[in-house]
Amino acid sequence: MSTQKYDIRTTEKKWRKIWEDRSCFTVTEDPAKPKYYVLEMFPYPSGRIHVGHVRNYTLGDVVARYRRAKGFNVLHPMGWDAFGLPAENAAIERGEHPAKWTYENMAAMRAQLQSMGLSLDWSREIATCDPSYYRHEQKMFLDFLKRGIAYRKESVVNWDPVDNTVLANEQVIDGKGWRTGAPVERRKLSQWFLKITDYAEELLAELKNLPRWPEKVRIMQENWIGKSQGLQFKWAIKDHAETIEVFTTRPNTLFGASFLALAPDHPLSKKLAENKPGFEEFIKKCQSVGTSEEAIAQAEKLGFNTGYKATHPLLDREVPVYVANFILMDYGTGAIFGVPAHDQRDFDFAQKYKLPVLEVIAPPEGPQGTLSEPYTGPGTLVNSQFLDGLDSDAAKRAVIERCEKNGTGFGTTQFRLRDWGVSRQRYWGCPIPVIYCDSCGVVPVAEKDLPVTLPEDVTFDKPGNPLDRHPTWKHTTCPSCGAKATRETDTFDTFFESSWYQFRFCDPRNDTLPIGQDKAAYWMPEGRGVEQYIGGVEHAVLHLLYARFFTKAMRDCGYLKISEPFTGLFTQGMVTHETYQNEKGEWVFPADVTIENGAATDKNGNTVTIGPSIKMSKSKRNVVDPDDILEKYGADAARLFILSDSPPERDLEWTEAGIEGAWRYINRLYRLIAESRDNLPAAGVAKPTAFESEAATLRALTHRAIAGVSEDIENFHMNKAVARIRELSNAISPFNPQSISDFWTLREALETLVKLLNPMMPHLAEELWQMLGHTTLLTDSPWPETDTALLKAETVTIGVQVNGKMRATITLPANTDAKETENAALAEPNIQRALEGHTVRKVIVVPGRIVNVVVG
RNA sequence: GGGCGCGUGGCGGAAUGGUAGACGCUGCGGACUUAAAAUCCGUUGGCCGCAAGGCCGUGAGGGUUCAAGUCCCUCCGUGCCCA
Repeated sequence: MSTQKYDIRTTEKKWRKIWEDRSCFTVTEDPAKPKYYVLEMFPYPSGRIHVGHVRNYTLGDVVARYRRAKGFNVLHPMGWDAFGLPAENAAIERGEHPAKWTYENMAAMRAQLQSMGLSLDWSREIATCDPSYYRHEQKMFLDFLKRGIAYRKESVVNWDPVDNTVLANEQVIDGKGWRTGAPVERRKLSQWFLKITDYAEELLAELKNLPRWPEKVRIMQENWIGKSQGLQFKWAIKDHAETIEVFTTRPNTLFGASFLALAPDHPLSKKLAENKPGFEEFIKKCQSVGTSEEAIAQAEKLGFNTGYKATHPLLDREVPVYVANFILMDYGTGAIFGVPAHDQRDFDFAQKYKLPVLEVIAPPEGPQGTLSEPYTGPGTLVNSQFLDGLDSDAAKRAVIERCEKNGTGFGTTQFRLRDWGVSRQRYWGCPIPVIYCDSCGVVPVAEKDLPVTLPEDVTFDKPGNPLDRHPTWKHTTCPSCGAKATRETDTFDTFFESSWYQFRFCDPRNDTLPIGQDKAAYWMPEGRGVEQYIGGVEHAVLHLLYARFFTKAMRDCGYLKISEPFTGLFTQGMVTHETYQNEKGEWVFPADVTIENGAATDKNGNTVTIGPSIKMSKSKRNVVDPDDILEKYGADAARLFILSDSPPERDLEWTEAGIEGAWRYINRLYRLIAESRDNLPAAGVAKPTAFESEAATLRALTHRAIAGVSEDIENFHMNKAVARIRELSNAISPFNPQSISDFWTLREALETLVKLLNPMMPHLAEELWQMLGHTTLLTDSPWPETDTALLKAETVTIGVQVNGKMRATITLPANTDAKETENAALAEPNIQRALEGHTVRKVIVVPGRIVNVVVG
């Protein structure tokens, strides 16, 4: 009998080598098998994987290995989201070239990922910073240009004056650049945009076709797209020839209007206010605020009175025209009418500039007269002439109808979604393939000249874009007239690369196309994209919306037949850890903390206070290094712990005790197999015809485990799957085989256990499989079949209640009918006693479930 | 402020409206050991009881139901997203 200890390091390494040598996870199109595409969000090559990655890739690997065992042809690839700012920061800080830094990081992280034992097809590895990757997106961009999906326009952007770059709205936090902390400025810049707004309707409508997406992600996208019905209508300006085009989603509040407000960069703003004193100063002030809705909402509401008055045929009075900092040129028409009584911003504005607050919507409890705060809910119209008495919705329709009749406006649809600005003033990104010619204007780079590659000889000693100040790179000739011309020196937003990588994995070495038609037909047939995409919820809006849009744009350019890239989506929770602070208030790494009897000390023996478990972050130092974990406990223990405690969609609290527990269980499993394998019948011996009762019980449990674990994995209830596996092993341990059929039963249970373990702990499972006498790889073995006849229990124990209170349990044959169940329940001694002195009014019997005796 | 979600033992968490607390962590008791570690066995929601058993218990309050952690309403706390 073998009692040697499980040698994690040697064993895990051994099996990884065998899988690699036999190319177990290399996959090609196989029409004979159904395809299954499992994809985890690819990492940015920062240099080290973190526990969040470990969780993400473990979840994906469970799905991939499970589906593989179930007979699917599984595509499970990995690559690198390799362009981005950190590489340039490293270049600035350490003088290392972004490419060198990135490729070194990729090598380090590849080794880390490989030590996790993931069933990845590494032959399909891609790096988005490689010209063989980004050449295709340059070509696609040219296609987008032709189709009008890409265009250039001047727009106001968030400008980070320290990084010298444009920031996306989400990169602006509290009006400051997310990295530099510098106050963001508004600047006007010529930028490249993708017309995602052309797809707004489709992006919204197709959310309904994504039932395997989390509801909350669909809602977030719906809110982000922000479809609203409204009225666009003209206001006349008194003593001025032009009209002001105004959009509103609440035309019903028209009679509450007390001012008109224009965006600072509205063309009319300048015309109406240009020579007025203080206007220039006001515009400057506006530019010091970012462009996000949040920044604008938080900023103080500022207005500039143009002195003009505006009128509308339906309104019997004039209202002043302001220029206001909270109006966006990009949304609607860049002009609004303000209704202080029913909108918070308008109310704040009116308070500040002493404008009237006119109530036009009465809440259910009736008109308020004077308002101390705006009422934004629905209600009944008052003080509104022909609208009086109508409800909010009816009034909306009535105003739109009137304006359409008198020719001043029309009902229209607006989206909150804005076009996607893709220009970044950065070196480490994909060059935008266009050329500027003095005589021809903007000219696309000729397709034969693609890819436009980045120059390697760049310096980062000065702020700004190295491409822009490179001595030769940007100088070229115009493809159209041959004259001297300059290249675009902006590069793409890195969301560009991650918007189509899911397709590239299907055909990663194709030189002529992003994805060949044949590969697309197999891996991405119409209506079936990535079966299971897994990643953090932080990408719920941007990445996932861009990828959906890109898919549709690629479809329209003839690259694909598919409309939605991700058929199934799962968003995992964060990984948290306790926080530790020393007496000076400095954060201490968990690795440097020792906890004994609830008291924590650092490595110098100083007392440390234990704080709440929060998301792991470098700044709080509450991080654990996956390398340390893998080295100490092995990949399987890390994987098991990650899967066992918390449901995957919730936050996972990383604890030393948890990983220790996982490690102990692995050793227990190893011992269980090592100690019970000696007298087993050979693998594959025919099933006996009869079983003793204890064996029958174990068999029932074994087959319930197969059914349960399968169902749990398919529903992402990995923690429940682990619990079921533990139940099975807990039942095997005390089983004491006596007969040949008992030993057969034991083998069946052990083999099933090992097969169920496989997706979660593949190294251990493979080792145990071999110990059970197999010479084939478990990795190539099919998932066990459930004998459904064994799922039905022979007896059931059900509860018996009296007036809804549990009083006893009775055990009966499984198919006992209602009458017999009732008789047995009423005969039970505890029930008899509980019924003493009471009259039975009614007996509720749900056979196999419950009996409830109702007494008076 | 709006939208979505969550609230169950000391802790992570189970529970098609039908035996609340599966599975695990921790704790406690025991075995093995010269001792410790490891391992194994038992126990572990609270209160009362020698026991049989009883009472209480899923954030708070109300409701629907024979039956509510689960469904409905109000409130409190908390998290995420949008503002």
